[in-house]
Amino acid sequence: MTSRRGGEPHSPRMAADVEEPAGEAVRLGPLADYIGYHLRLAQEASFRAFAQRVGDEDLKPQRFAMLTLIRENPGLTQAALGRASGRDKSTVTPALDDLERRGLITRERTARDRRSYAVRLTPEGEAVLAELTRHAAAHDRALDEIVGRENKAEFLNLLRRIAAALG
Amino acid sequence: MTSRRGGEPHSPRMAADVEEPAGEAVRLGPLADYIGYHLRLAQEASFRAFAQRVGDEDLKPQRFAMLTLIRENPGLTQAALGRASGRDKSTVTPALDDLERRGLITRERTARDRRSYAVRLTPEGEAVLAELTRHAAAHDRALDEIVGRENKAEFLNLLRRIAAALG
DNA sequence: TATTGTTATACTCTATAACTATA
DNA sequence: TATAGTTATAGAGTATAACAATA
Repeated sequence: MTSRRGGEPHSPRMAADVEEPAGEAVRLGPLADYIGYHLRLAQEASFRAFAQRVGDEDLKPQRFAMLTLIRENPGLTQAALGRASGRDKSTVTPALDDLERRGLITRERTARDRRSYAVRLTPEGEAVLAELTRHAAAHDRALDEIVGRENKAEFLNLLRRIAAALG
Repeated sequence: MTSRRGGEPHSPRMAADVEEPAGEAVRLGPLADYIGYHLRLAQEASFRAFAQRVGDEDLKPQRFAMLTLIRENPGLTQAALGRASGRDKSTVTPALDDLERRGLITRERTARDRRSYAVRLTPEGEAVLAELTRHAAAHDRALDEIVGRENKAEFLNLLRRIAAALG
């Protein structure tokens, strides 16, 4: 047990209720000006909004990205997919297992390197991705609205620069 | 079993090696212009760089943010901390268990609402957070460099707008 | 020797639901 | 009835290491 509580608190001392912070106004301190912190908040908000729009049922942004990478690069290997999405091959395997089980992708042995598989979308995968892409496009139009058309290009560039410089 | 592979592939067909995508140049398709996609890539890159800088040992960005919120709002309750960091109370509990086990925070019953705890940093918590803040500041200076001083204010504002509009 | 993919395993983060105790 | 906090539990996502097949 690392912490025991529930019946009796670990510390019997009572706090004076003097320094209780006001209602919901929480101070952020240095966090308020950190790019990294706001990057996380924005990403989380975007993630949740995407999930909500798609219906939350199944396909998360990462799966959507994988499907898109497969459609755009038909026949790519799992290793290449892992590198492109920044995931280890052992992470790619169960993700593709899931997509294959749903009938959205196929894996075929390649003739020229028999260690690897060529990954492709099935017709159903194409259809599901097309529908998903409509949701994603709507989601990103909402983001465009928030950011402002005139700011989008530079905003995207800064995000790309961060990923490139720290990746 | 949802997928059986390893010895023999599920499909005996061989792919022609014609459409194999070139080397490492993977096409992104519509992803290339999605704000949501690049938000995720930038956030992941920032996260990894932060972890690397701190030493990867222990404190992740989310823990760092919690410690900072506690320092900036001494005596706040776990529920308030959860709301401020966008996490359920059942997520806050084990996180604070961990921080308490490490001697970085204390939980004291409040006098005016005996259901809740007032959370505060210990002197060691203050010291650890101070050190962590140095790393975080260095990390964010690196981000500032990437983004450019002249762009930072607007960049931060756009991130804040996204979090506010979609949160 | 190195790489592709799978498996076993483990760890972290997250939430929902049920519970106790307070309010 | 509602809220603060804990616990049990479950699910998703991730990685490391070891392995078989192939290069």
